Amino acid sequence: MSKRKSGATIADVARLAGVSTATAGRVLGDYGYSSGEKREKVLAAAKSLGYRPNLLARSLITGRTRTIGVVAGDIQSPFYASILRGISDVAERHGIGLIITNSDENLDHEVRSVQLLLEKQVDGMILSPCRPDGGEHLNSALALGIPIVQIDRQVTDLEADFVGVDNRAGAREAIARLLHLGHRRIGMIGELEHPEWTIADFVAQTAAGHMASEALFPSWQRLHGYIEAHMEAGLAVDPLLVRQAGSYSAEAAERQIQILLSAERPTAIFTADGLMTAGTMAALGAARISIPAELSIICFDDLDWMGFTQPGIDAVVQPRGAMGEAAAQLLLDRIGGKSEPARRIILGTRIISRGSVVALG
Amino acid sequence: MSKRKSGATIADVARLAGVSTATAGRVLGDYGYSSGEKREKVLAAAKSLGYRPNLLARSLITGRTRTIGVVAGDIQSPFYASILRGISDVAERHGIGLIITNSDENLDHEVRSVQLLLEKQVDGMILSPCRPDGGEHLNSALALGIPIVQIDRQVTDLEADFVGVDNRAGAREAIARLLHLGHRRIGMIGELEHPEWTIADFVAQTAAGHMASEALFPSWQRLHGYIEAHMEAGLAVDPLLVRQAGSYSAEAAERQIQILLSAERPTAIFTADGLMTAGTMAALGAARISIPAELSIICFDDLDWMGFTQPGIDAVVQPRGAMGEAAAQLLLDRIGGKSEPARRIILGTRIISRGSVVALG
DNA sequence: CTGAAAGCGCTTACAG
DNA sequence: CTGAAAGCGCTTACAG
Repeated sequence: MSKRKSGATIADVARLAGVSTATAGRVLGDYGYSSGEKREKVLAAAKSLGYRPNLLARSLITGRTRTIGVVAGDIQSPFYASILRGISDVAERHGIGLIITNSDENLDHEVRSVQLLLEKQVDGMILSPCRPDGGEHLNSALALGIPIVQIDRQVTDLEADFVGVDNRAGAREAIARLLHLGHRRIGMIGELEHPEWTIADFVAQTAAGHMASEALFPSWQRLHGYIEAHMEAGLAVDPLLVRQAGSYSAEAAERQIQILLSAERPTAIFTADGLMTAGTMAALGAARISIPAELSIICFDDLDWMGFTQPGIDAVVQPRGAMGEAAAQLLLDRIGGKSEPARRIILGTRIISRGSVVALG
Repeated sequence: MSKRKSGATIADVARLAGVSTATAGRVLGDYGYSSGEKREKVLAAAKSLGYRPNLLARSLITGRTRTIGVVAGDIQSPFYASILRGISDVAERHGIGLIITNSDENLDHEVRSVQLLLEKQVDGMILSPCRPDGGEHLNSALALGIPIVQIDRQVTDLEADFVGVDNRAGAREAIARLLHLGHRRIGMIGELEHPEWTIADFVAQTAAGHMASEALFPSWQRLHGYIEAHMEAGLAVDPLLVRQAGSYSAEAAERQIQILLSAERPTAIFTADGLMTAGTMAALGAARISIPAELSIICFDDLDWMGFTQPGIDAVVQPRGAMGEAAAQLLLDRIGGKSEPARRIILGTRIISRGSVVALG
């Protein structure tokens, strides 16, 4: 374990410049007063010694690290990668460092990540919580005065800012299009995991007007949009057409789509996120089902390859980069001292048509 | 600027436990000796106060932060996202934090990123240098005792570890396949930017056996493989078939492919990286060129959607996650004190066939 | 095994 | 405007 060669310190610079460490610090740290003369000397000394500040020492005193932490589900997925890029752009612009971790959608991992970020003394955190309940670790971070911004998903009753998209409206619009084109059997595949209810429960309760969807996780809000579109068209929802992958897994989605294709086949499919889309495309390819002749498809979340396939794939576009930027901006505001009540920023979606959806018959 | 509520410190714990801060530190930091009795007391006190160590303070003393920095080209690209995931997995396993920045393939950004990482006192860095020359910032980091591992690309003559893939062999194999199937006009698109030579120069020099490619950037090594395959087949290379995008830009690639298609058309195309592939697919789609009937295609770097398209797209697979893991492991070894000469780890590639390459009719 | 003291590299009141 | 001194929260020799 070779200990690092320590570079020049403020004391070294002060000695060479013939001033006190306080003065050297004021010049180098750009705080407090300093006369032009001493200033020059200090700067020259610093340059000749190749002085580089040790931000750790500064942070220990100021109590702020100018570092924020991010807990993503999986940095490798295009969804989180784009969000991270948005966060990173804002952070970089402000000279803020970024520590990134993955939760892999596992609460234990998430708790450990938050713990690590706290010990590293981040000034704030952005995370996509993996469960709507069990936010004690987040509450205790907030109690410590560390602001949190939630992205895409939110913990029920957590007093923390949130940035997401209008999942319900996006899905409703996508399904309304399909219905308008004559589709009546529209399959849907989503994560759709919940400790308290099944898909059939949810469909029944929603149709009866008993579900409030503001705090639901995205796949449920998208299902809500799916149901709403049917209701607006005066059509009943067949719960068997709505498939639950149970996790963010393309393989699980593929299996569910195979089930969907084996029975009385739908004429269109709506996928609730990128991984569901991947699993669906794999299943359709394997079954040699031709799009859109045999099946129309529209997907939530636009992925780069959707413009390459023949035909292109229709998608509900989420502004992923903007989500990350908004979350970072919200967090910087909090770190800067803003103390208003938790804010919720809901960004809009838009649909892009590329030819994977056609009128029935 | 609300200063964070400071949590319990070692002094608080020591006071409550009725021991010295030294003893409390030894128990909580798990270093030095401590009797069972005091140990219990300290642990109990820490628990009741909700003590969380301040890693900044520890790092200031030990000189190590247990944090590594990464300078990626663009965390949003699947290439870097996968590499980052590999790095992250290893780091997490060792309880090491990860600070991530983007260079956007811009030397100024890269220099600034390295500067930030150094000030944040990372124990080491992994980066994909954006230029083969101009590595002063990297040399000065090394001089400070901060180990660096280069990934995918390397600076000429920098005494730092490197992890990459066998670009030359991968490309040679891909091109050899095409040649074997009767293709004679094989287009290639790559970044292929170099301050000192043009593509025609490179082709001529390489054919004459005058190029050493160990230190070249990937697109040139891939071109080297392209040339080699032709040489092995006793065929001349037409430099006009090799197109230079000039930057990692899908749009630039798209324009070059349009040029390639407008003249005497090649029967196959080899793309040198994911962005080149994206641009190429866009150009082919717009020109309504059917794969593989009118044109065969094989791409360096396997992307998730290549299995979804009809037909699937043949690719040279790089073990991106493994590259990241290897780089992280190399770096951890260096941080742990290994001082042997710089190592070069070159991982193999393999080709996956999906139907986008056919024999020339 | 334990404690008193010094110190990591900075910033921050406080006098002057 | 400048300097001497204290201190951020830890760890590290050094006595005992």
